[in-house]
Amino acid sequence: MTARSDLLRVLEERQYIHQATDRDALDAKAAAGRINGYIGFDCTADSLHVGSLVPIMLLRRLQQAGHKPIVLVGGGTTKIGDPSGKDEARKLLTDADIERNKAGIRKNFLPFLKFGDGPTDAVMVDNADWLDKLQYIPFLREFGTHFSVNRMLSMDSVRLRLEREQPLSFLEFNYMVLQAYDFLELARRNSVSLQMGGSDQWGNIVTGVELARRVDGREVYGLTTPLITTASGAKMGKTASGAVWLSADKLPPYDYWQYWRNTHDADVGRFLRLFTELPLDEIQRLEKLEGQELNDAKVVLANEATRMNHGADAAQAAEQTAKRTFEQGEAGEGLPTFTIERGALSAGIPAFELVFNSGLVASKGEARKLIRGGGVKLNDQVLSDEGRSINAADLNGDGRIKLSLGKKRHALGVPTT
RNA sequence: GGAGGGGUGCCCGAGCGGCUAAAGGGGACGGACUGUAAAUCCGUUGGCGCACGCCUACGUUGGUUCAAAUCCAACCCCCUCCA
Repeated sequence: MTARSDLLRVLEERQYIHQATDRDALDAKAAAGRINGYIGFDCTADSLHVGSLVPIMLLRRLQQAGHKPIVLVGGGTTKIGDPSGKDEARKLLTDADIERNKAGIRKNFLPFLKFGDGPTDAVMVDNADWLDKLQYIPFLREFGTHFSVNRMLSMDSVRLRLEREQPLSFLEFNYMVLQAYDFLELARRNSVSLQMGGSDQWGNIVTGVELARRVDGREVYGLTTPLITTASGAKMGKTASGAVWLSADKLPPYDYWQYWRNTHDADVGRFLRLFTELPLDEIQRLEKLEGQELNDAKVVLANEATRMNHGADAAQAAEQTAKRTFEQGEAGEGLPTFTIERGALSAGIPAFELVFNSGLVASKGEARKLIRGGGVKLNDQVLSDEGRSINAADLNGDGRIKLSLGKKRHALGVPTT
């Protein structure tokens, strides 16, 4: 059935939806007027990464469709730890950690949502505001009867853990209960009628939908997104050098751009739909490109994704840097730099040590091994001798030294003045 | 509380007195091939100015021994069954 609401139409066209609790009723409600929808984010790090981008985009599209997005930061639930999709309990964070993380995460949303006091402006709430105040016995008496342990044991987040004979503490077992309660609380406080999240949140969301119905007789809805994996099966957002953070402090825009530029062929179309706002016919054109030309589509994807998060200037700069580095073999301005001591340079620095100092590798041994394996270039010439002395004569025309590790990772050595 | 099983490198997993910085696989990284893909093949995968040397490492702490991831003791943690 075709969607009547703009919201469902866009989400379905762009393949954001995995499951929904009552799709037609939700569609009707969204068509009839403004709805308030929320997604919860746990404060487990001081920035979100690309793995959270689908939920973020979901809130953005919600807002664009004329509804009100509510960002729930889990200052309270983070103290419990969500067992969904994990084999082990997360290390418990201190309150100070959580506060710091919360502050970082707030900033991640600013480029994607318009915050304010207007009817469709985004707002941010923290579940610590109500969870911290809960009293055990009153809470149990009021809500405990609405949760069936039999049911909870059958939820994937719990069942999978048990089936794999992995430990599950009572603390974690309660996560679902609290998240369900969040939904009820937000329905009461903020007139929220929709909770969204990743597919691993389905059990938690449904539990909340049921709680709201049982306790308040409210009809609220849940919607999940498919788990986005890359064509090679990996979860999104992790690379060798770590997570693909949204925060520019933790990952330079150039690296963010590169992450998108390196999208697998098979993922280009899907990612363009999910992570850019290009019109669908344009996306269809781009994803049909083949061979070398598909790289152009990847550049578009990288530009759009970077622009949305870091701004147009950053996106353009990253593209320029990449163009110089890869297409013209030059040293683009946006590459990471490291300093070389002028004095040490005139004395001569062993090659492996320079590579280590560049920050491209974690140890001198690794630098040696890479040089032996032919994986390091100095000013675009393969370095063959790990012990070769590098001195001022190796500075290029710009008075710098360009080191390359493999084809993709480069750094510029700048002598101290 | 009782009985049994288990804790090994990024992950899985073998080893069960010296030949073990620890098989094998996965992942990751580098090379070849290419399109800054994919697939495939090759190499690397604890640190140290590094080919034979030293240091650190097999849950923790002690012990036995010329020698321990491997044996012993205590402790911590996990799993299963029983109470």
